[in-house]
Amino acid sequence: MDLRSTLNLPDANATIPMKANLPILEPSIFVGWEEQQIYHRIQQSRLGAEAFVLLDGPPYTNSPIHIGTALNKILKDFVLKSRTMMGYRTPYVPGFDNHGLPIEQAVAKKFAEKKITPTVLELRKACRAHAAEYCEIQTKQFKRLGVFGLWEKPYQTMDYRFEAGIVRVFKRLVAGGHVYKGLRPTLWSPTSRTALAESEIVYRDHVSKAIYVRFPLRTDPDQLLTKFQNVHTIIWTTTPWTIPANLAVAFHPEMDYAVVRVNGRPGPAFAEETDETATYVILDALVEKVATTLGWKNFEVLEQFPGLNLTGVEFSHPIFDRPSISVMADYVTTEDGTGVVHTAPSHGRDDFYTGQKYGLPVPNTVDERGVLTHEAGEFEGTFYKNCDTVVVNRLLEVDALLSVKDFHHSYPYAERDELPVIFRATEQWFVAIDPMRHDMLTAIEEVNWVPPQGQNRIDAMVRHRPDWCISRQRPWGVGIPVFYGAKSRVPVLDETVIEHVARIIEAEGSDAWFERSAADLLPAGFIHPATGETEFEKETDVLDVWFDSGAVSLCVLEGEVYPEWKEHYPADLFFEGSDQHRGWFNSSLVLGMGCRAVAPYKAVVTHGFVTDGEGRKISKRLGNGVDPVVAADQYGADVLRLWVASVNYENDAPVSDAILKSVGEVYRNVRNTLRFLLGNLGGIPADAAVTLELDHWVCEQADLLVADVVDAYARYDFGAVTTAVNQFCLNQLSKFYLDAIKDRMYCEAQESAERISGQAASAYVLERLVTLVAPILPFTAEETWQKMASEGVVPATFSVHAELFRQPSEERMAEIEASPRQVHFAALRALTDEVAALFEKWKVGAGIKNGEDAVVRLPEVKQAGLESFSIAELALFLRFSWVEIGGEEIAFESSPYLRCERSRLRRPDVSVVVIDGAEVPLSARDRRVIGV
RNA sequence: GGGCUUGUAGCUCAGUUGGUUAGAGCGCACCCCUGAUAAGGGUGAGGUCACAAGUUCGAAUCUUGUCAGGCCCA
Repeated sequence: MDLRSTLNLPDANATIPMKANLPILEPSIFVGWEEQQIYHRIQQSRLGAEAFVLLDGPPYTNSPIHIGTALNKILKDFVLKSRTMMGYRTPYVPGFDNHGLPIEQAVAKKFAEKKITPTVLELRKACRAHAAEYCEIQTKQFKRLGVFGLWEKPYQTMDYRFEAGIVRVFKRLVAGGHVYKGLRPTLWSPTSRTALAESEIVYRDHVSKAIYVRFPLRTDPDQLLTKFQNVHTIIWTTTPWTIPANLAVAFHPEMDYAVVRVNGRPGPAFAEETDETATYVILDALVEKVATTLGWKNFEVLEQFPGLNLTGVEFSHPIFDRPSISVMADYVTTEDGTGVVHTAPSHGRDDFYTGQKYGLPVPNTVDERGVLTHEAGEFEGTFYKNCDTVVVNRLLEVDALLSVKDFHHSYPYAERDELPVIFRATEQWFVAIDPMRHDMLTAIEEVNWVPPQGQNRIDAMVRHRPDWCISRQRPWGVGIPVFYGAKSRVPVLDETVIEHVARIIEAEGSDAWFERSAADLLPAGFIHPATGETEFEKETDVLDVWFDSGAVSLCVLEGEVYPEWKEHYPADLFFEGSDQHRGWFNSSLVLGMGCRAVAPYKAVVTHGFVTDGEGRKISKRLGNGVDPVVAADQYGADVLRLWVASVNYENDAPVSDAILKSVGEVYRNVRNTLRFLLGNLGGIPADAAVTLELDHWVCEQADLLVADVVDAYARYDFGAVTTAVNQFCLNQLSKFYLDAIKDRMYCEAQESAERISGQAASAYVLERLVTLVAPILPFTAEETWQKMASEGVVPATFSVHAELFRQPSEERMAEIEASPRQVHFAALRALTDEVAALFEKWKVGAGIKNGEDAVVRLPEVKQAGLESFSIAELALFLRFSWVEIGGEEIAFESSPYLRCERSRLRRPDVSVVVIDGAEVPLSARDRRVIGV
């Protein structure tokens, strides 16, 4: 007789295959999702439910996605899928950031390769095409990773209506009085007369005139220096042409400065010695060096004090009769010069911000050709480079020049024409931060920052950020909708005018700003409200791309751009990399506060960066990155997602081939557990009920797991989710429960109460497990769910992702809390571990390899708490054929009983029966089941 | 150089307010099973908790410094 055929072995056809073959499986599941418009159906299934709004931070569309983008998107997808299964409606409008320099440069490069010089409009069209191409590619890639969303109507910052939305956000800022025009230094090419971006600059060896210039003391409120004779400070600079723009001298607040008395010095012509006695304030650490450079022979340090003491002191500009105030700056170094830094807010980034801090003006001393203007006084009309002699000679005349030398250093050149550039003050549009700063800081406190350190970070950023310069002198962006009187150059900042422009852009895109004339963009017959002019010119600057993305919360959630995007404002959650404290969190906050006086988010979760297996940053140069789509096609998107779930995203997330391989092992453990559970459910009756203690226990365990895991999802702790699920599959199921029920699942009669109880419990557990893993393993969960449905384990539904987590009620949790099973089985698990370890030692000497060939004897004390289990049950739990109670300690012996041919167990009730003429040892249960 | 941050077994991570012998999964070694089988099970080896000093009866945990990463600035 073929005993094997009388068993109820797992049915490989009734469950998912062991080998997932995810790279093939996932695309086929994806096709099903696409066909039934999964995102929409899920949203429909939650109509009327409370909304959970995650606002997508847009990836930049100049390349395919990289592993960091994938990490971010997958984390967001975990949030959305898990919130859906908690019962929320979870609208998700994915977005793309389209404007900006990197795209422009990529496109410019293509033109350059073809030796074409595009017009602004040609360039813009090419940029748009380039961005569109990568929107499409990235969309495909995100979908491949299993991310659900409104992919057919994402927001794109270059979408005509979105561009109009950006313009309208600008309008609201204007209305609120937040926008002003000011000056700011930019890298400027005098030869091509344009502003340049940092990335258009190369550094070349360059010879400059380095000069030491002294500034006489002017006012000294604390009488710190007045007791000395002929007091000056000395600055060093390599740009003589910026001297006319000098407004301050910077000291380091913490470093020590020396008051040096110098007797005699080389005279103005550096030839003869003079007998002048002068006192100089310079950095203490540089006194020797300066003395050597300036040829001091007789000098003495009289006093030292930290730079901070010089607060409030003013020196005099060496040429003009005006003060050069002392300012404190921490970028002062001990490397070159005197430790006192010449500060011209028009001609350096540091200088500018320091100037802002001290309320200094930004004189426009150099025009677009590089020629000094009337604001440079007597130097008006001088080409900046000629200042090397003109200004230097004048300094000599006024006896302020202490030294002049050629100086070799690296200096910024324009990449385009390989000619030097200068920092020059140019007119720019700004959003004023100061009036909002206090409210922004208050709003930050109201937001839930996860992890909490994020709050420190954004607080510091907002506290110290200067006004936001929103002008960019670039072609690829949304034009700033401002007109100037053609003659007066007085700007028109008018809401009606901006709205008029917005309507045009809505229909024609922001190209219209570049295509149409000013007259064609203004309302008919428009008259300058301030000057009465009727001729106008357009602003040529575009908005900073951070303005585009900062406007996203308003453009998307308010539903003015597309009504189907409308959701409550502020969003419930922003979830981005920690670099966005400076970026998107900041720009969104400014625009949110500026337009609605409210932060655009209730909570902000941040994640770290992806590193390689050694924790090093990923760089193109090292080639240590992992391509997310390649990884998905090799290991499976579910494995990549499981990697995301298993790292602690609050820190940096290491990834490598080896790491993904080990994640693959965890995946297989979960998958096989699902597979085995489902494989045992063949023929499960619709009214299957749990009746046995062990089965009740495992259901309780499953409920505890659900409560735990849902809580972890709610805290965005996906690592805890993964650990809990993995441990449960391994420790509770594979190592114990599934092993313990095998005997009855295989050997009992198909319709026996014991077997059906096991099936009922397995189904209960499976249903919970598959829903819990669905957010992280969407493909595998869907595959399993649909198989469950086709096997009649669950009712057929369109997707597991529309299901709810099977959360236990409070009553159920209380019942489990009080359940004696929890105590009994905890005792049992401790006992199985103890017995297994002892058996391992015993079997070596006994020549027995398998617990099935042995009997274990347990002292009565060891049975404490386990009295409710029969001997046969105990034996199965302990993985032995038989158990005896008695003796002083745990002991083993070779089993004296016959081995049942069917159940493979050696038990006292095994006896030999004759079947078809053959002698077969069978246990009482097995004889009963097969009816012999 | 500054702000924020990280460093616990080969790898990924836990480690509650300082309190027994620092845990888990993966990997590794040995063994079992061959009725979850390109699966499953058992046992075990692996850690000066980056390093150094300090506070404390007691430190992975608190303080300071050093080293090495990461993000953002300069």
